[in-house]
Amino acid sequence: MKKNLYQKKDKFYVAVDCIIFGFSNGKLKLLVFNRKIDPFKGSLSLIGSFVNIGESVSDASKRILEEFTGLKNVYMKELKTYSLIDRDPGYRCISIAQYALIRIGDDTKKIVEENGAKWFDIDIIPNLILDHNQMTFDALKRIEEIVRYKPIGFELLPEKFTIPQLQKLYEAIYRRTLDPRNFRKKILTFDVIIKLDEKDKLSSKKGAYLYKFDYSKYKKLQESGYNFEI
Amino acid sequence: MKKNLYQKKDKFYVAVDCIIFGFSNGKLKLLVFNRKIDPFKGSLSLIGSFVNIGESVSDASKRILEEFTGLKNVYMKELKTYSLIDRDPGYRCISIAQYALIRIGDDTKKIVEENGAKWFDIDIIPNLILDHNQMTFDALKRIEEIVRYKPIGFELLPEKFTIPQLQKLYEAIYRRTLDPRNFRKKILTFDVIIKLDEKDKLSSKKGAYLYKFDYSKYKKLQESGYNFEI
DNA sequence: TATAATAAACGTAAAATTTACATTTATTAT
DNA sequence: ATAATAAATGTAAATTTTACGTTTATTATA
Repeated sequence: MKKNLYQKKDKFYVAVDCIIFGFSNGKLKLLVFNRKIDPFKGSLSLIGSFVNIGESVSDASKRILEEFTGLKNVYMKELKTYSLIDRDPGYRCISIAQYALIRIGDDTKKIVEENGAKWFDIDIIPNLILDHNQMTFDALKRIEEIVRYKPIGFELLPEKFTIPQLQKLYEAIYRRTLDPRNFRKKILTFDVIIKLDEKDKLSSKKGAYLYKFDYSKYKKLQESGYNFEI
Repeated sequence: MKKNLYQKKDKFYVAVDCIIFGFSNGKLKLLVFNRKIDPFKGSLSLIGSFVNIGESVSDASKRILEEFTGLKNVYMKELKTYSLIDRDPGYRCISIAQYALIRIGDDTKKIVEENGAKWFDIDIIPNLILDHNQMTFDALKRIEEIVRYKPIGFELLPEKFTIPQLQKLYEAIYRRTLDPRNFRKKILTFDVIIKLDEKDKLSSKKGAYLYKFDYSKYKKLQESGYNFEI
């Protein structure tokens, strides 16, 4: 009988789970994995791993994010701890959930596919194992909150992006449309994006100017308590 | 030799530490404890405890908060996890820090004293054990952030409070003075405080009207995404 | 009992920001 | 040359924020 194969309830296991968001085709996406190992083999889940006794939680998060996506230096923050005693039927395991924002690009696509992962539109997230749907819900709420006073949206866009692209991202997060004239004005008053001499012509004949994010200016404003609310 | 008395580094211990803030005499205060047991007996620290295998992190937080202050139903939120491998010389212990906002009153004073605790002005926090100073610093930063869009300040005031009192609290958190006329206007536009028919005459001859917080109105606004920024 | 002292309460005009809305522009495809 | 497309720009009205002075209720005192 397999029932008690994973009943390790005598001590704490510490895990991390990563709620990974991306943005493409004007939609906010969640990266979901098809588990290749037991328990829950074949089910859908976030990526996660036990934290090793010799590493910190944030090191563990970085480790597994790189393992599954090949990405380093990703925007990743702690969401919260999930610790209900029966949250995992196999282990007495607390999970410290982390949310990450990544730029979907050609490089990530390959690695993501290799790992049996798939991007899901955040409006149609499938059933995930354990409390992973709850984690996703909480992470989305957190992002909605934070995007109000930090321009984290940039983390989801390619290095070079257009203002209409940025607007679509904000619209996806806020779940409402924004006026393009007012959005442009507001973003430009923040004075943290730099206009480039190139245009992106994928979505219009006229083409839209590309911009890049000015991290140093952003940091200064951030430290002085600037708001960035759209 | 006592050296290895607490060297339990073979498995994870999970702890909670509570960063407890209060407000009195126009100053934001931190509750600091004098440890009565080893390790670190006699040193100053936040209150903390190991999480029992049979309880969740939030249950553990509530348990120790009540143990040390006698208070239930306190505003308490998870701050973040502290998990560096050498953060505690005795155990391989991760701590999930919680910050709490309490109303300093006659009831708390007694219990606080019994437990060898003391309120410290946040500008003159003494050396605490382990990473507790870091936790305090991080908690203060978090509160500064959150108070910008949630009226958590009310959690620190008595049930009945005056507008000038509320203003002093905001001034303590923001670390700057506010215009009393504009502050009053702004707070009243939120429409979440109810004017009572009583006055508080402790700080002026004229006396200031007492108000109470309207939780139900607040909740509704909160859910609709209202901002509450001062 | 009049007066001084004290902090609370109130109002308003100017400045800044936000909102709502329409037209022109650059480019490609026909 | 013309049509089609999305990007880019401007402005006036409404709202919010800011910066200020004066009046009010009460107590202590002269």
